[in-house]
Amino acid sequence: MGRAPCCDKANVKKGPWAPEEDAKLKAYIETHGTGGNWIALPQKIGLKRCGKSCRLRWLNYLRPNIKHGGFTEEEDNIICSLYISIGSRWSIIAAQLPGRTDNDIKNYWNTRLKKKLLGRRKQSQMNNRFSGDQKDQLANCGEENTLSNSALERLQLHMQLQSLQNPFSFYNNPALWPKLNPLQEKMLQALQNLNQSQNSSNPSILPQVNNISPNAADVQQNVEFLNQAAMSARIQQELQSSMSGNNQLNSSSVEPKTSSEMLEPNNTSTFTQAEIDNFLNMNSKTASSFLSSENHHQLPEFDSLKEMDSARDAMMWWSNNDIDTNSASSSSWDSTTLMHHHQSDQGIYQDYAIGYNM
DNA sequence: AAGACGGACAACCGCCCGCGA
DNA sequence: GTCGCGGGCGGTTGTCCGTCT
Repeated sequence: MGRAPCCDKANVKKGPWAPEEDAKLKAYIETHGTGGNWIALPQKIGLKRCGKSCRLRWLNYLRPNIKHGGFTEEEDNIICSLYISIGSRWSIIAAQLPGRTDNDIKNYWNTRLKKKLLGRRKQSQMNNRFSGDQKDQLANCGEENTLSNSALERLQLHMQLQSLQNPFSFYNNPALWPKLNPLQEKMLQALQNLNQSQNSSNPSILPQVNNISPNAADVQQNVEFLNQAAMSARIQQELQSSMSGNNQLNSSSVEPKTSSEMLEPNNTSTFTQAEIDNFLNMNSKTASSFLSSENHHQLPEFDSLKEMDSARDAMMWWSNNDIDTNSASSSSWDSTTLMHHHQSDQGIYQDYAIGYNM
């Protein structure tokens, strides 16, 4: 059974909005508001438009204080950083850029920013890796490389950007921070302490956690959330270690059993696929649980924590597109596979580091 | 000069989710 | 518990316009 359409498709106008339509919509919303019902709105004001179309027009174009075009370098960097962290969550990214709409940012990313990054990488790659003859040969490679190059390009972009900033880089870069209230500051502090504790001999995170919320029920929730954040960081660390080629990780799978084991710096274990799946599933639940908890109304600008979801997307993409099918039969998702891939592509990643300074 | 092409942006589509009946 | 509805979102398509051949 298909879903009923939101409006009578035959009787609604589509395509570009006329100035009169804009004027009608704007005038009505400015005086009456949306009335909480976009679907009914066009009938009220005599517009032959779908309610959703009206909503989009208002949000993306007519709303006051909307900026179009003219993205600054700072905005570019914020978009890139957030894209790294949370992927294509355009509405969340837009929330960090006052006056920008998700649609605008999405278009800007797809048409310019992405090309800007990839273009620089390609240029740099060509200059650094190949002689003139080799360049000619590459240029003549033609169609058969198109698909793999496209997939590789996505991987390169994703991994290079991730290698520049770990999942918590947003919190480590004050220039990118939204204004925070005291509770949010505490949360950030806890996350930073958490990262530090990974690299020190003291794995305990409870004192910081207790600072976050005095509520006992919330503490437990915070502990779970932060432990998962810690594991996220460790996974990231392993990815980065393997990218750097300096990792000493062994390929045997030693599962961290407790939060403190997960945080133990000497634990050089790798993660099984099942473990990662489980972790990523937990992330979604715990992050959203955390965000929907009592804390959430106090953390209106902390939506970026939903980014924990993106780790799953990234992993799914990895497992689907990058980890080759030869290793797919293995239940162990160890870093030696990554090592193999990254060693062969390391030059490309270095190129990215050069090209990313925007 | 005119058609082809590509980039930029606006708008649409369809899915998902939350909420209320 | 389920169903239907509206809102929100991300991906895709359509349209316009400038540039190239």
